[in-house]
Amino acid sequence: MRRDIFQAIADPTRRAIIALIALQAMTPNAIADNFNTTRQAISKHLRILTECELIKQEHQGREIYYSLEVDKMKEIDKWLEQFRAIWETRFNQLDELLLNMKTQSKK
Amino acid sequence: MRRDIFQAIADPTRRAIIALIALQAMTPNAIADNFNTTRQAISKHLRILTECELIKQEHQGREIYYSLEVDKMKEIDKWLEQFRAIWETRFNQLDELLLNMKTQSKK
DNA sequence: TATATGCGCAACTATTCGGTTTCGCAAATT
DNA sequence: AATTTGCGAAACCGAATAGTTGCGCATATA
Repeated sequence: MRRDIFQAIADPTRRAIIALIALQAMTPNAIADNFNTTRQAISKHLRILTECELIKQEHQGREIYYSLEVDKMKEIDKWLEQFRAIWETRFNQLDELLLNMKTQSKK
Repeated sequence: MRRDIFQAIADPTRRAIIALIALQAMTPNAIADNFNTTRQAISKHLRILTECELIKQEHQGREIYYSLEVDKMKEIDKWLEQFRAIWETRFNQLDELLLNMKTQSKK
């Protein structure tokens, strides 16, 4: 069973859940109120998010509050890091500029 | 058919392809050499990545060079933006500190 | 103690996904 | 002109996914 953050955030419902509980911890029922599916479906998403540690539980009586595990979100940021260097270089557009000059001189 | 960047980067092979062609444009065969699958499987991944515009083609004779569409990668970064504010706040750990003080005073 | 509520889990289903094999086409090479 | 090479598209298959319904177990409430 594949279970990593990238697969977890692939589902739009799960991204919405993440955005929801990022602001405040919420119970499954409260979360499910925001969607057109059953509580059980949301429960399944919460399980997946919990398994890859993107969110964490906090039991309070019979209620369970889910909240965002911010540190895990940083891992996505860490993956992007390697490309950030590229798009910052391209922003200078030095290589593209040189390429264009080369191409145009041939015409 | 669901086709968005998040679903595209969910697959580890596709993330590897992205990392590969980020450095230089490559043909499908050259890309496939780096994996234990068939060229056709890679071709399918390339189609998905192309469809959501994460990569672009450049025809050169009978060869097709694939390269990264850097701007599209920024969209992932843009999504993370909303959470960056949170983890920068949490870095101060002000709220957590206050919560701990409150909890411990009850004991 | 009986009932209602909040929740996760298991079983089932339709759909999607990643992979393979087979094919056809166009560009190179002979 | 015949053959090889690079490629995408289609058909097919097993596994995973997102959803449903039904269940059982705690914790509250009457």
